Amino acid sequence: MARKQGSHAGITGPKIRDAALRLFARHGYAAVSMRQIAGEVGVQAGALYLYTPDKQSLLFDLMTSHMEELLSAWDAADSGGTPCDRLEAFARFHIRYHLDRPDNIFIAYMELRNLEPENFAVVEDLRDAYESRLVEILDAGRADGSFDIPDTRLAAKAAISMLNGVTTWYREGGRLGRDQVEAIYWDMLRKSVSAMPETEALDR
Amino acid sequence: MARKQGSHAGITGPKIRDAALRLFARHGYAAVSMRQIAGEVGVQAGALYLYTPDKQSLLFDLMTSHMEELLSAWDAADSGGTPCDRLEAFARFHIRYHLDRPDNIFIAYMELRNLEPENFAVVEDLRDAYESRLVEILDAGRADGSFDIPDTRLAAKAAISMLNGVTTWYREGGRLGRDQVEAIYWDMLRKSVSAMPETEALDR
DNA sequence: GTCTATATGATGATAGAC
DNA sequence: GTCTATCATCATATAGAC
Repeated sequence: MARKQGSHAGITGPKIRDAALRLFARHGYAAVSMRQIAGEVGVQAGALYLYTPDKQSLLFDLMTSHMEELLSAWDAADSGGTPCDRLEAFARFHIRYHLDRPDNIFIAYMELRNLEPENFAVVEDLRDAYESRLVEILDAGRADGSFDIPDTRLAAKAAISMLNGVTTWYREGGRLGRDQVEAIYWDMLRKSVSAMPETEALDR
Repeated sequence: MARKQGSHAGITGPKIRDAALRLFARHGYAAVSMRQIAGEVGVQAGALYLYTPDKQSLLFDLMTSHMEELLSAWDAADSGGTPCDRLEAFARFHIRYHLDRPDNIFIAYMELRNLEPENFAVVEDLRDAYESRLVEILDAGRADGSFDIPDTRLAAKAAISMLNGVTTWYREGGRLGRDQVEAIYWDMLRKSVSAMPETEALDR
């Protein structure tokens, strides 16, 4: 019965993470002070150290939990089928997931250099794991002849770069809706890995 | 005859720019101090202010001069021909240019948020101008039927994102050489914008 | 669990000697 | 043209009151 202490017990930690995520994404890790984060949460700077040992751990935790959630979300979303089906699912999943979490991807791709070496290695491994999910799909498609890809590792990097780009310009309520953007990116990706003839006929 | 002063007159300025470029790219604008830049050049921190009014101007100058050089280099490289020829030239130019200047592109794409609003607007315009060069090529190709692109503005963004990605992983002396990388990216880009049939025959 | 107060050092930028 | 010295401010992180 007696719930311990108050209705807001245990929410300061998440609030700190949310504020740090937003501020790091907006201004960059190095440009954000612990005082700013504390100010957003509504506590004093010193109070942050009850929830995180230091600023670096805050960044590291944000990045690893993002990558772990991304990986398990994709593993849950990957429903199998042909390589082409799975590639479509991957592309649409990736775009949707990141458009819903623009701050996360901003940090995950721009704050790598602010991680201390040991932390960087951990995050790098998680990033490789995600990329490998895509490589595996591309390998399967190359094996069964649906894809024509000289180097699946490179193609995976290129595809992820292209899909990530959407978060740098997409704005809710803009010229194109989410579904349209998703469909157009998927169409470009589909064609880019597909077997198709040279376009010599068009070179006048 | 009398050359004014010494053999190193006038080179401190460029040395400061070089050091700032390298350090900003490696650690980020906010994480780099004026003392670090001065240390790299071999002068004291105070001496930097003979060459730049402040740190922000240093970043702004690096970004604008990079974008202006990029634009004029492309305009000189664009030798015309069919839209497909020009797109190939663009892709290969973009990759080569940026692999030669990894620090520049790092700054140009990651330090936008550290620009003050007025400076940001200027750099944004230069970036738009570059993107528009590509849009124009895509429009021409769509008009003559060589490309099948639902939205050329979006396709240009996607293409540039994809091509930019190369700078995040390419290392000299790695598994793939520059020419191979260039060729593979161009092939993916070529296919992604080309008219090609649905791959229904391959599903299942 | 949050506060105030503080230790300790780095920061961007300036002034003035040489 | 570069130096030393300095200003005022900010940083991360800690100690101890309540």
